[in-house]
Amino acid sequence: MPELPEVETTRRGIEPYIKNKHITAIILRETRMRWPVPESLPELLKGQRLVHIDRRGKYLIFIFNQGALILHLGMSGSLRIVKPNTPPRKHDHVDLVFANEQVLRFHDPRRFGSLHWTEQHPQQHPLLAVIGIEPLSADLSGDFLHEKSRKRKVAVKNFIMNSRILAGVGNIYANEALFLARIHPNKPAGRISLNQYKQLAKAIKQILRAAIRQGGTTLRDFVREDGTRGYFRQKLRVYERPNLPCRRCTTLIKTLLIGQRSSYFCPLCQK
DNA sequence: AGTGCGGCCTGTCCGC
DNA sequence: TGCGGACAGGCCGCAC
Repeated sequence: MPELPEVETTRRGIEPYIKNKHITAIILRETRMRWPVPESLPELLKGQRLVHIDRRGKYLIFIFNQGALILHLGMSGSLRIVKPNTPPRKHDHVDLVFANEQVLRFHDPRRFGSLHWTEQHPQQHPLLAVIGIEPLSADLSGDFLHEKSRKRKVAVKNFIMNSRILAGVGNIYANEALFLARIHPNKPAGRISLNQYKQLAKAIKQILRAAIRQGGTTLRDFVREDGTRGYFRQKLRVYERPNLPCRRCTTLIKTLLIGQRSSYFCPLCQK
């Protein structure tokens, strides 16, 4: 579900409540996630202090004084801050209880999310070690995309959604960035010019920053730490707007299945 | 090496 | 009103 802007919104939202606080208890209600949640989590985390929260792509990394908790929200996950004794709802799988009476609650109906504990440097964790560059860092440039895409035949949309190349861009923002850069989503990645990739790199940064400013996009499940929704949905230019007029030229937005994912584009603006 | 697909889950919506 | 099927924001692991 959540892409980089929703994960970053979550990180910013929850951190002030729990930074520098100590864990007093962990409640595991459901450990069957994408990977099993370690049953030893309560013993491992008890008494530890949360130093801060990092993000890498769509992963949140909770840095504790003696290790790190790595969390992925999957397709339908969300994190909220609740008061102790708030009755759990369906699919509230894990609670992290902090000494200041704040509870971080992990909710995930589809259970595609995951929780991992590591005592190594978190970036060495097998799931993090293989992921690509951060889109909002200086690493993302037209030159980078151009170089990495040479001889690649995959659709450019799949290419920018490949988390081993670029971390954090999912279906919504891939569609939106390609619209901004005026590139057809199905165009083979290897046949796009350096100039177009410069536009695309710019568009990706622009769309992600704009979405973060609006608190992310809520389509169905996503909620912020206080249970409110993200407001970027109103700003979407092509995503989930099939047969509606392009905001630039009024041509009707088309859909196409690319790599099993719905894709939306303007057939006139995007070449 | 790059590519394309199956599978993991629940919830919702649509057509019959 | 019920039921089957398609679809949904992700991504690993596998076969080719």
